[in-house]
Amino acid sequence: MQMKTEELTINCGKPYAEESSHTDCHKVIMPVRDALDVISGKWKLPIIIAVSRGHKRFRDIERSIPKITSKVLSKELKDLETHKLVKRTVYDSQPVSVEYTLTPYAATLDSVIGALQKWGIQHRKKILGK
Amino acid sequence: MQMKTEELTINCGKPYAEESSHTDCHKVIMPVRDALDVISGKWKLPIIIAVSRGHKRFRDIERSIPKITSKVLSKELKDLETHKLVKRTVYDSQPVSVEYTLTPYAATLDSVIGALQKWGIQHRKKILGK
DNA sequence: CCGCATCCTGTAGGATACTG
DNA sequence: CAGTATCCTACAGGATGCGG
Repeated sequence: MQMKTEELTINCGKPYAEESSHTDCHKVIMPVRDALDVISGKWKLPIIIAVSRGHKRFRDIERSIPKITSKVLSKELKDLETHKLVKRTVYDSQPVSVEYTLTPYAATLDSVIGALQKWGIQHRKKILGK
Repeated sequence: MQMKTEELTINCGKPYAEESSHTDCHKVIMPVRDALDVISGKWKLPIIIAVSRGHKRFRDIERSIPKITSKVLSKELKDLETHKLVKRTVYDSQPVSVEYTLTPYAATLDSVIGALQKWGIQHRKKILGK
């Protein structure tokens, strides 16, 4: 995310003329959008999974994800790094090599991904008819 | 989602030469992308929340969500309807009125939204520094 | 009131080529 | 090997106006 300050809210007035603050809508929408910004997009999950499975080198990750381009991989890895999900380590060997690994913090995503996965599985059944 | 059949996988070979199937990557990525397709996008959550709070009529929903346009609202409501999250009821009054309500099924999203919200809250603290 | 038809823009992501 | 630099396309979403 770029920590958007953009206005995006709804008028939360309940139909029964109860007073209810605008802010509790934000309290749902804003964090959810923050989270979605981090993990949505075409390549975030594939990259996270690839790295979690032990692909550390740039070329290694690139080859393990069909059809990704180096430009996109580069950009996404930077994004994941700024969100502290991926750690980039440069080794001063000849030639210089770089390793990407998941941070321990990345594990906190497990429950989120798990929830999405679980819902996605049952939803596909629901929509396509079981 | 449009139940994409598009190929998007990764080479799941582990670094230790263990045999591991391609398919278990799909088993994570595909459902997660299905779920994300349903709830991501700029307006899905605001609409779901607006409807859940009792805004039933088209104009009512539209007015409750600042800056949304009728075209976008119309399209998003259709999407939510095809995913069985929203029910559209037409009343043969004069003039014809239409009501949108959440389906009971929509409640199954609560755990997903809850997980995203929870993670989003702590992540914002983590990134911006608490 | 409840939308749809047009037209337009901004941005994620793709193709291709090139550097240290 | 580990990326950048350009250029380009596709599609989500916005602006405006009209129709039943």
